[in-house]
Amino acid sequence: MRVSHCQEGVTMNEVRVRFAPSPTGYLHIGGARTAIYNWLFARKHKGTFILRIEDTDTERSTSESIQGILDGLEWLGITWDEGPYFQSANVGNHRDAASRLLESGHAYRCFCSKEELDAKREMAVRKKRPYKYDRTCRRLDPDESARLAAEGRPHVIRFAVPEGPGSVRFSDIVYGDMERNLEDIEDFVILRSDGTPLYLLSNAVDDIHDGITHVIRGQDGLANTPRQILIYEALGAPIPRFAHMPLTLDLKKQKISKRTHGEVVAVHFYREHGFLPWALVNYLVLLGWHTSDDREFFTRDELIEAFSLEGVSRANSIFNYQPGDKKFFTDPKALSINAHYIRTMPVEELAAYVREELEEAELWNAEYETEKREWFLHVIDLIRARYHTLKDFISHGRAYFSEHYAIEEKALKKNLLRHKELREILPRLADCLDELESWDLVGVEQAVRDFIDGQGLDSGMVINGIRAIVTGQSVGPGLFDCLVAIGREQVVTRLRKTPLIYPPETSA
RNA sequence: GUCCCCGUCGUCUAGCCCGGUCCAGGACACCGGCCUUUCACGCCGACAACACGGGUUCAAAUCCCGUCGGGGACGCCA
Repeated sequence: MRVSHCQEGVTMNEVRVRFAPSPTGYLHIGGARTAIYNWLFARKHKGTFILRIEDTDTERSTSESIQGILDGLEWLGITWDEGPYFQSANVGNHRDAASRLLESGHAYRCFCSKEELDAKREMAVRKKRPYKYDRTCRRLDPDESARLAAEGRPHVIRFAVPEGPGSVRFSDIVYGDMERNLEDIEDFVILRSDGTPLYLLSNAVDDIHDGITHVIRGQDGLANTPRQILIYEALGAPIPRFAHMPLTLDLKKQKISKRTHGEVVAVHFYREHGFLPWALVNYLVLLGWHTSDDREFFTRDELIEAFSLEGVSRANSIFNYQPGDKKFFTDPKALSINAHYIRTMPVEELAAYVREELEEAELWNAEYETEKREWFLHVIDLIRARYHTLKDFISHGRAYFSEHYAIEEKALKKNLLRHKELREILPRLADCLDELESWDLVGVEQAVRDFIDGQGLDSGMVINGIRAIVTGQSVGPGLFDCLVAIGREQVVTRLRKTPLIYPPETSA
């Protein structure tokens, strides 16, 4: 529950923020949201957004992942001003920092073996006592410590957490005043025995190096913050402001991950399923953040203007995705936002996305950019209202762009097969339309209605039958609009082929 | 287990700091209606929540305490 807000405290001249993913997989929606928040904060305060790849976990980091993250951000339109920097390039800095801490007495060598520590930890767990390193090596005489090191005895470097009472305090922009007792913090390792730095150290050193003023990251970093503040202090560096973002969980309140959720949590999945990048950004930004005026749709500039870290919720939010849902392949809200943009954005803009889909499906016609441009825009505008994703243009909307379209099962059964007489009627209507003087809305509608009335036919049956055979769908825009858009030649041809869809044995 | 965080409709959330205007508002989803010889859009309407228990108060979603529930952090991972 929100009790108090604190000031964002933007007092430094320049805001510098960063998104620092570790490249151990594709960009997922949780990471993307963190990136978006950082990006918005930077843009809002005319600051600098830095991309830093934390690739020091060489076991798991891959170049495919790095590329995937870059592609994902680019697709979303999240542009960075500096980087990508690579943490692995700064290992020297991290070691230097560890040496400085050692020299200044803020850190010490620890010769305890992993086995010894594991045993102590296990013992503590068994006794149900909280485990904390017992500081054995902290009490080692400095000369003795140096001697052992010179001898080549393997050791790690531990940070010497100040002893005695006292606490580390900081004010998180989202979570408010935080305090952690020093006695609850163990002397954590900052450098491995092989001389490589650990995350807590390298992350802080890099942030200092990059001049980060605001650390905006997931809430899982909240518990790390006191230890990192200790590092900043020991290094004599200014402490940045921290803002932790609530996590995104699934319906079972589990943290979302590739392992358990698969592709739906990957940014590229949305790209491949017909999402407009901005719609995804809009959905993601609303997952844990809201304006107080209930606005839900924003242009880029409006979002930047409206965004504030203070509107970020403290409660974890849930990605409302039901595996196996027949109707919604992802969070319904995400789909509705996507549909909203599809039907409301400027047609010219939408056209560029539709073009990509058509190209991919090999349905693109270069004339759609030239002499058929008007027609193309008109068709998109005509059919977009009922579409939820860009893919709908090449599935439900296929008949507008190709002669090779399937007749949807429902349309086939209900609107065609059930009425055998259409087999004879529709080709006759084709002849009638073929002779029409002009091919426009009024003329076509008049011709069809005259045809129906003249033969005393059921208009619903005929109209639905035409729709089914000509568009392959049982639903769609007003029929006459469809016919005019599809064109006389195609309509006539399609109507004449009606008999082909009836099984031969039913022929009279 | 220890430390920390969180808890308003199914979901995202407004309201909470500065108690009354909240028998709790919006959006998505769901259901019904209007529109449409289709479906969608649009419009109208319905359903639906202050985790629980104690206090404080004339009055509590809002303040205090406790309980329960959920999450995170406790590595020579990042």
